[in-house]
Amino acid sequence: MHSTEMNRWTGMPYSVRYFEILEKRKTLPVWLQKDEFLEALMANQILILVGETGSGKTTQIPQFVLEAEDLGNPPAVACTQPRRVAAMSVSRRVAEEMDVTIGEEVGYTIRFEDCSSQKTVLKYLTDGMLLREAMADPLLERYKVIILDEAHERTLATDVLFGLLKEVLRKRSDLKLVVMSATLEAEKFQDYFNGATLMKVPGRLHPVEILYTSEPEVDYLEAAIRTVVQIHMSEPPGDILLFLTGEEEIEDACRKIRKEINDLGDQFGPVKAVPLYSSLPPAMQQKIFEPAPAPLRVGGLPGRKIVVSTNIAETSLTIDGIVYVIDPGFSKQKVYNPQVRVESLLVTPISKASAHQRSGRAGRTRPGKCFRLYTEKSFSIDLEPQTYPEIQRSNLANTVLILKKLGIDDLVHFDFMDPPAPDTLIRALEVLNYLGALDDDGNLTKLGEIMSEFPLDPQMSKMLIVSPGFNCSHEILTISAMLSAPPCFNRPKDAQKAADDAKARFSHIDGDHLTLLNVYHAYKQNNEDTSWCFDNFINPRAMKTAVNVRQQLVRIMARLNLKLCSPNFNSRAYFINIRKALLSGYFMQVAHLENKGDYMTVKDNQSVHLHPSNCLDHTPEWVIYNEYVLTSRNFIRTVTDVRGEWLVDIAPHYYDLSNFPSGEAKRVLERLYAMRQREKEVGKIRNRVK
DNA sequence: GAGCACTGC
Repeated sequence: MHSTEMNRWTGMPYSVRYFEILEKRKTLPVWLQKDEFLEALMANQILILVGETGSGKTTQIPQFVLEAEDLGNPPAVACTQPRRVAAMSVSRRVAEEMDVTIGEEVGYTIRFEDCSSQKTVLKYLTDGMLLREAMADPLLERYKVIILDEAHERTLATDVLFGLLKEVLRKRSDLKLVVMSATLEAEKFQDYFNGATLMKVPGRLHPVEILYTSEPEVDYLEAAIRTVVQIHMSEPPGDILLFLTGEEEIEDACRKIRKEINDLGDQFGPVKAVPLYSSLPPAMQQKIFEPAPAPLRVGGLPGRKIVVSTNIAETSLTIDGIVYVIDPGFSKQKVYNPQVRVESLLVTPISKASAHQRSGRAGRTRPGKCFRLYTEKSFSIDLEPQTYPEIQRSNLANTVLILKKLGIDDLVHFDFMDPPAPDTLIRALEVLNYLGALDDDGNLTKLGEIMSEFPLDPQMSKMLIVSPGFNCSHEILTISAMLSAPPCFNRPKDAQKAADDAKARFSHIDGDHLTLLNVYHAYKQNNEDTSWCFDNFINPRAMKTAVNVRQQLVRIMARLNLKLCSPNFNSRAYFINIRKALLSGYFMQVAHLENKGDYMTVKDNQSVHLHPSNCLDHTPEWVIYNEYVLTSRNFIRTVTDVRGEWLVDIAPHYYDLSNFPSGEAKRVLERLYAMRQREKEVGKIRNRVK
């Protein structure tokens, strides 16, 4: 028996700090419903809990679950988060609240860090990580209660977990599921989970007044800047958050805001316009937390901070002190076109749910205002209620591989909350079949099973797995890591020439993949030195990521007994082997140089251009490409020279001419096949003569 | 001769 003053988890007396935090915890809205929650948890296998920001659900509900008595011993509770930082910071907070050491009773697991142990009874982890765990342990037997938090965000991993857990719950009556979400789709969740019990928790936000424009705006950027200036001139003190769509637009807007407010003269307070987007260096991102500037003179008007941000401020980052939100109603969103197998980013109107989330950012510290730069009518008629879930906007090759590995054979009848387009599923199955991950009946092959172990796209896993056969797994590991990291070349607007010159020093004439290999080697040779990075216009964050990813991939290769090897650097075949290995994974991403001088993607027959960032000094007849980007033109980016003969040698099943659209590429391939045929015949005759 | 919303394994 523990006394009430003893910590149940450590057997130690509680610290003073514990009681201090406890008093604060008790003021959170969710505490009023603690008993109600525990009763509902006892009585149901599935529980939906909806609550707005500030209810305290993410930190408190998992602790309430630990108090439930029928959890078994030791109780094992998992709580998912869509983002790593959230998993980390929330678990740290909860460990403090429970008066235990992080990594012991309370821990977290994210891609590059497992901070948990045998003792861990409550673990926060990313949704993608729980999905990985499910691949090794399909019934998730180590857990008694699983909490899916931020379910309304509908990440790919959360959507897959929905369907998976629904099946697991049928097989495991001892497992419980709590789905936590913002309010808007509560009934939809309830229906999906067979009418599960729904509990609502109030949030704790200050009221936000919503203002619409009376007429539609023609130019949202101009309107946004005008609104910033108006707020600054006529509204009481308080910081401004403006949502725009991307880096360039944001930097441009910051310059214009600074200029316009400067032009107003000094009868208004000073402003600090700060950009915010994910590729911004962390030191620059920190600026959003700096206070607004001080008045220009004693007794003068107070200054104002104006944060101009992408959607990152909608979910991932919260900034206190924001009183005014300006929402032009757009964001960049990923869309997938299964016909040409291309994911691209498009500036798209946001959803009502997203508009609601944005306006909420104005009411975190005190009552605020949200200026929507569209009409009220447009809000109610034009905006979709919800953003389409990611599963309906993505290439699903990797997801289908995971589902197959999880033992889900019949994808068409898998219980998706929102099923992906049939075309997308068919495309994914086709790609996996061409790669040899699925047989012709759609069953996972041994190769497919190995591929599923890698946290990579199937094309990349395939090239890694076959790379020992080309004696170059070290090099393919490096290239895979570099392709998985953010772009490594910096090209600041004020130093473009210098940046291009620096990049040219890494160039390999056979292509960008080999250039990436050169950069990585140079980075290692210079001891991963950050100042070397700056001197060479290399992004040090990208390089650190690449090193991390590479280490993880090396561990997986070793675990799977895949050989780590390098060809002799001085051999003529060194780069040829690497290029052949690349092609073994990416034979579906090849373009052919046409007589007109432009490129045509093989089989899909899309007219494309080499992206100007490429490092080739010639236009090869055949190239493999890593990315297809739709911007001002159709570009293929990160390209490497390959030989036509390799196509027919390495991927004859894909370059099957009986099933090939006619055109220049087909005529060239016909000649290559004929050549190979003649070689075979000559070989036979020689053998006979012998 | 150009531009990368945001995550995640």
